[in-house]
Amino acid sequence: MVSKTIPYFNLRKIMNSGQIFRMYEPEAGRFVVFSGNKRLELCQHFDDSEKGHGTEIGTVEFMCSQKEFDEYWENYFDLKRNYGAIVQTAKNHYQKVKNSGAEFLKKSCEYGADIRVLKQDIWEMMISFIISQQKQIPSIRKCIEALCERFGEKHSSWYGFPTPESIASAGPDGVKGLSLGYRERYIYETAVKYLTDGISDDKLRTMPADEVKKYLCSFTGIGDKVADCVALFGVGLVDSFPIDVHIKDILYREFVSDKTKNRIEKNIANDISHKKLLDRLSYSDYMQIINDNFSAFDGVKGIVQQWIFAYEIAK
DNA sequence: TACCAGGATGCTA
DNA sequence: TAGCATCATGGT
Repeated sequence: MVSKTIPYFNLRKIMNSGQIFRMYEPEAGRFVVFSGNKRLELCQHFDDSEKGHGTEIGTVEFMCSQKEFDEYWENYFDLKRNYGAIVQTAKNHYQKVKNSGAEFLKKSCEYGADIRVLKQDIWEMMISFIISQQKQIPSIRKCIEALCERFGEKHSSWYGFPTPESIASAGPDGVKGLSLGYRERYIYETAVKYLTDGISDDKLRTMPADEVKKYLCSFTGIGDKVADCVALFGVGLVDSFPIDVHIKDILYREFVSDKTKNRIEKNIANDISHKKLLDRLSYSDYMQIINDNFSAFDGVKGIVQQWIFAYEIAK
């Protein structure tokens, strides 16, 4: 067992932040995390009086050897990064900038500053976020567990994440019956291409960010959003900023001025639903809003993205 | 019943 | 290159 005192680290918020689908809290304060073919138990207990302020420091117990901690889990939980410095950047930012977006950012930081952005298995992120498209998070978890039960290596009481070999060798019909819908083809073809390319995680982690994203988008079933999730939660490219329906809603609602909103809404039919209005804006429109409002966080914008995403789905 | 979900693809103009 | 229909499935 490895016991650590870690600032900016809250397992329950990490579990509920939408970046990991195979993490559970079987009893209060005891967590189980799965990654690839690994499983880890952790314990973390907080004094509720401090709940939600993001800076409380508690003791975390990792139920693994020092060697396993050093070689995998420390990096997995991004424990070497100074999150306090990012929080300080945020504080400086919203003291200087006074608008709706800065106010939202302040609340997001207060909620999410103790969420670490995990560095998970890249292949697992590719398949998990291919499955995630047009699904709600509980449904995503179910599909992934079903996939693990069918193709993953069986351990005493749990299953590892399927290898690309196990999915590819089962053929194009091997993934049927798991409620994956039209994603079945994406998953099978991604497994085949992943094996054919034979590209290692280590190589992906040394490639420039734009090349990584371009490569990820060359898989059938991976577009801008999924590629950004894989880059952020798997490759460790923490400047990536996935734009999903929640982020679109936040960016438009909190970071676009009323004047610009009026101009946009005047140019679009006024009987259109809010969701369709958000879809009328292009990917580069949203990138522009991000560049205009998050430049203070250049290099770590993805961590701030997690704050606002987690805050939005939790509030 | 109609609409939505941590979207991507393929066709059309 | 932009706009649009379509793609399964489960949940509300």
